[in-house]
Amino acid sequence: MSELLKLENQLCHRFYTLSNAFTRAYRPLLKTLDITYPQYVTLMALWENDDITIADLLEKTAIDGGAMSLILKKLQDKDFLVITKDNADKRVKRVQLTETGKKKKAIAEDVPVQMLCKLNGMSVDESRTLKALLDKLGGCFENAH
Amino acid sequence: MSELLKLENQLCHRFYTLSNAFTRAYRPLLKTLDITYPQYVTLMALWENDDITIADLLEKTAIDGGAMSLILKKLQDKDFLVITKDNADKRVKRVQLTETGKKKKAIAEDVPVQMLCKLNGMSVDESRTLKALLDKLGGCFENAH
DNA sequence: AACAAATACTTTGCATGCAAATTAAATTAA
DNA sequence: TTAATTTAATTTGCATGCAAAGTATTTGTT
Repeated sequence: MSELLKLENQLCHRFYTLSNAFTRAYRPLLKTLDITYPQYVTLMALWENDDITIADLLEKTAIDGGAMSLILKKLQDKDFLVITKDNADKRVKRVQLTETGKKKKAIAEDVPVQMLCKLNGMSVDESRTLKALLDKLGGCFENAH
Repeated sequence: MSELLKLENQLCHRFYTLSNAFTRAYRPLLKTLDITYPQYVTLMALWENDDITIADLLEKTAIDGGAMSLILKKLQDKDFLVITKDNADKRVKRVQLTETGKKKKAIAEDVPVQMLCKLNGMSVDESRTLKALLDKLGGCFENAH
């Protein structure tokens, strides 16, 4: 039996499983805000830096461009943000939070708190070590997009 | 600025990014076999334990049931496996590799080897530590499905 | 200035992930 | 045994992820 093909030895499958688990775990927490996980990621990026271009948003969130188009439309429909054309360069669009979108941040503050509760099995130290290893692993995939 | 809502502080976003990166990295490696990443996961499970029920496959792969139905149909169309009804319990279906499906394992052996090459930035030790932390994190989400 | 190449986005087609509804069959309960 | 419940899968509707094609604009070249 080739050990290399065993599912339990795959790093990738752990990421597959955990990424899906996170998305599922966030769903009930985001229900109050009526948004999905990728929409939440988009908003987090905007709460950090408002009025940025879609390209900036793609860079920061690592969300697919095609998907981002739809995500922004939905967030605009929900009155979280508005999309405006840049006059200097008409190819560019800028994304800006609405007053409603800005206010929602206060509600969202509670989301990471609740998520941390779910992860109370992990110590702060383990969490820090994990993040460092994940970032290192991420480095292996640079330029690969 | 609430640190808790910063994107770079999110564990979840690292998993989101890395899980997608893995899927993208596998794509060219799986092109020879003409399968997607979830299809590869399904086959890995079968190469380990052939002739198992769909429920077993769902348990082992953590793939969504609805998605699995389609994945198995596609793998059957590609002649990797066949789906048969269990006579003892007519609700149950069993999945069995075809001779072709069994032979493909030899080709697949090369996939994890190539993936490890891409991840050469990680030492064996770091990889082991990472897996342990990932498994511990996975424990936080048990029963959450 | 006119044309080619690069940019910033959007659209399209296909493959999931997920919750919820549905179907068929086996179990359990009354 | 008949009815209610549980179980195994499939189907459905919606939201991405991704590659590739298409648009509109700009920039670079000659």
